Amino acid sequence: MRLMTRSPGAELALLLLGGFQSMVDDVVGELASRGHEGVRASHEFALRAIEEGADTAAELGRRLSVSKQAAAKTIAALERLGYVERETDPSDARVKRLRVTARGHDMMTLGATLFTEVRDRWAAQIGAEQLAVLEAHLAQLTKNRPAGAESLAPLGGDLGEAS
Amino acid sequence: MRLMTRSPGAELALLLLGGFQSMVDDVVGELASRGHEGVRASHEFALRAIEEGADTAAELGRRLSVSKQAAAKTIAALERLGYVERETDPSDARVKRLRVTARGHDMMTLGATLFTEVRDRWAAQIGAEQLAVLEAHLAQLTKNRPAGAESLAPLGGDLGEAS
DNA sequence: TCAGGGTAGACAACCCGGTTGTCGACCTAT
DNA sequence: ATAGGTCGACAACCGGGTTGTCTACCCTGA
Repeated sequence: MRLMTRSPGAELALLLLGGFQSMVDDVVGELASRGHEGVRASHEFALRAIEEGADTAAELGRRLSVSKQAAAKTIAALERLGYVERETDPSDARVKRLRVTARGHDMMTLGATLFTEVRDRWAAQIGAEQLAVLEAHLAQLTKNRPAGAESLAPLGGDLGEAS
Repeated sequence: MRLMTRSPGAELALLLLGGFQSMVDDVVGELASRGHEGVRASHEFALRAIEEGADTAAELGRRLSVSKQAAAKTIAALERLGYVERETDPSDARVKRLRVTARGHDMMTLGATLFTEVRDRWAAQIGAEQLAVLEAHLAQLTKNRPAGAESLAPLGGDLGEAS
């Protein structure tokens, strides 16, 4: 008679979180073992946002809905890891324009592939249609929430490093 | 033609994270507006673990698979918020036994209710059977992963506070 | 009996990713 | 020319985690 304090709702939340972490841990671990040590899931997403046009710190902050200072820290990390370069804009001396490096593109495409591989494994496990249904439901359930689905992922990271 | 860098796998990860955050933000916000300001999702889960028998810092750390120091910090927060009390064990002077207070029980049951209300809304949205299927699939997809599904949730918190 | 080894908890320093606030530099519009 | 808004840098802080060190305490076995 100890359990059962567990609410089905909390279970569900844990399930969702677990699913996310599972994917991220897998991808980050694989990334690390393929020449991209030190990369976090958030780097993945931030880099993609940059590539898609958020090429200044302030803009990146807006896209990810975090402060520009937070974005600047992320950019510093990306720069340190060699994924982006910064150069001052000739036409506006305030902004430092961001450019994704070749290595950055490598990481992005590899990351995308790895994420999709995990998804494919899941599809194999429960069936492609079932996975599609699951995604559709999730999309429906989260579509009407305040903030965009762009919020960064402050999770995952250290796992999978056990060499 | 700018998108499409987006991999379906990454989309899925974001969907899962979004679902989790959506639930947590909702619950934490509601909790705050009902006399439990300052509580984080992790407090919820930690408190439940304590109630279910993890009544010392070290044990709580083990249950949540974090260091005992991390557990001690969480406990300090719970104590400050009035959700647990600590007293030295009469039969073992090393341990500080944890006890969930009345207010703690309040918060736990309210939290469980709120989580389940969110889940009920979801059930209403996509159908109870569909939700059950979704949960079953998620459980299946995450069941064979290394660490237990007990890892704390370092997320959510500040939302819903806009008064 | 008492010496070791293991465990509980306290404390400190640190990391990481976020926050707010301040600042100087820079554009731009009036 | 100046006022207001934006950009990026810097500093301080917070929350939640880490490692490492330390003392107090229990327990067991020689």
